[in-house]
Amino acid sequence: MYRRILNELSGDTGPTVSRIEEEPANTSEEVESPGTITIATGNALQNFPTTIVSSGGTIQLANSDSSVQGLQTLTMTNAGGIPAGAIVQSIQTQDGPQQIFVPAATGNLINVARLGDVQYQIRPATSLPQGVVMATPASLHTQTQLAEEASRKRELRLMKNREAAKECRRKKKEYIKCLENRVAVLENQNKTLIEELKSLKELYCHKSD
DNA sequence: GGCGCTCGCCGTCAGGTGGT
DNA sequence: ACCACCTGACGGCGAGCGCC
Repeated sequence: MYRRILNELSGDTGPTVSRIEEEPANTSEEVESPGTITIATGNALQNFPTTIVSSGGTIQLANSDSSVQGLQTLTMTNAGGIPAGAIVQSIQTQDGPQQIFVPAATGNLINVARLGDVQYQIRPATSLPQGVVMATPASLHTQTQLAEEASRKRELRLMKNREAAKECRRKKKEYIKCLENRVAVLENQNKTLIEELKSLKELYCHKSD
């Protein structure tokens, strides 16, 4: 917009007004390491690349999408000896509260997290599991790839928008500077015309006398 | 020095717009 | 309809400044 307006301005002004020149991925990788829980999700979390990082008695939810509100830190109250199926903490996702159970030796897994050899599961906090689905290695892989792809796309979009915003601000500044120049030119012209009018008036008055 | 205020810059989001 | 791009709006952050 600024470019168009500025170029229109440039079209009818003198050399004081310049034209705006025509213009000439950071990816978030899933880190597999000891102490890292990778969440493989079958529902809400799958759209939001998520890793859960464990440090001591704490599980951290590292999510690249800020739209996922809720707990960022899950505190394990009994990290040393949590009974199978015990609820560690609830987390909030777009689909509502989720609960993390540890460890999950057996049972029907809806969402699965892994910390080393220990497998964790996440299920909706409300009532019993519905539509229980076994998480297979293949589906986990696909979901991880999807999450990575979504993360890459988001990072790319943010990066492009970042650059676009910089460019937009640059053009806006240039546009404002151009307007200021134009104001100065018009003020000068106005002053000159007023002087010219004054002298013509005087000339006319003398002639009419 | 600490505090509050203002200003400029930046990243992000949301909505509009034009091209395909 | 979808996509890429542009831009206004918003909030965060640091620097500079005056006041106490």
